[in-house]
Amino acid sequence: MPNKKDIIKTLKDKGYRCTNQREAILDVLLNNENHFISAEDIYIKTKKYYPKTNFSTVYRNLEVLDNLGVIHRTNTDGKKAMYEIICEDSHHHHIICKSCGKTEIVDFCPFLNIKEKFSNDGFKLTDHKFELYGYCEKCNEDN
Amino acid sequence: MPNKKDIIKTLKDKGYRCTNQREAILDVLLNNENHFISAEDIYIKTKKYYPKTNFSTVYRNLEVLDNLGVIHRTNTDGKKAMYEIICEDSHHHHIICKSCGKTEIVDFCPFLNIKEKFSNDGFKLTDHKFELYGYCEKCNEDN
DNA sequence: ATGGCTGCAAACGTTTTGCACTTTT
DNA sequence: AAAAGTGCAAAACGTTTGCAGCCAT
Repeated sequence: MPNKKDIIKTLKDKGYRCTNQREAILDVLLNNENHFISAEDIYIKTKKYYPKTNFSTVYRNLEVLDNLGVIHRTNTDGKKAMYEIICEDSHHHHIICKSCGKTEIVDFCPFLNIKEKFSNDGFKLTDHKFELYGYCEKCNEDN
Repeated sequence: MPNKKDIIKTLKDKGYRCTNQREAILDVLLNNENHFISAEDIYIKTKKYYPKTNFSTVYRNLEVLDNLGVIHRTNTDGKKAMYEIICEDSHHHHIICKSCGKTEIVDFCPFLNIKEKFSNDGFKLTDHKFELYGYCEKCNEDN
């Protein structure tokens, strides 16, 4: 569980301010821990905390948070990006249902196995993406 | 190396036709084996084989090929999708340079380690994505 | 009071679509 | 001849941007 105060401190240390909109967006992300959420859903939920938040503001803040390493951005389906707050003490991956979009956590991380292997390959590794796709029990039954 | 004739047979078996455009797109993908290529680059290259090919046709065909499991589609950067022809006899993943986009093949596949583990978790696994990101030797030097 | 942040609306790049026509089977 | 596939242009979609005004520091 990432600490909200720590994140806000990180922001301030970097010269960023703590606006109502930014805090609301952060709250949405924190409440959605361990699950991907789209920019649009973040926008909708953020408006419940701070109704006059604008969609552009959401995108601008997601970029800031991504650059600071507070959130993780990915493209699971190829269309819209998905976001998730980063929990240093529980690095994980996802299994995603191709039918309903339901996700579950996968604790296994292949990066640990391969990290050293590539350290001397010219490439300097920084990130990795590991996602499993399939059909969840429910969607599997429906077909 | 996927066999062009086999792919065309698969297409025909499913009721798809073999048009000049479709064959040209397939040729581009086959010539680009083991590398991701964007829809736009496929379009540009396809026009060299069959000049009157339209961009919509490229997209429509990429969707057909993706649905048939002939190609693999991914979003490395979150903007445009990237495509690659699937080689059953050389399944692999990629390491991608975040600066210049250069890619290299990674033989290691984490899916093999995890496959059984999830077969009885309700989820029926079908696909997986494993991508490594970092900076290649050249881009690393430049910074 | 300064500089970061926001709302708005317009623009952007990628991808998809409707429709009339063409091509493969 | 029938059905799939295409070209074209327009629309859709997610996302980004310029700018004037606002707000946290």
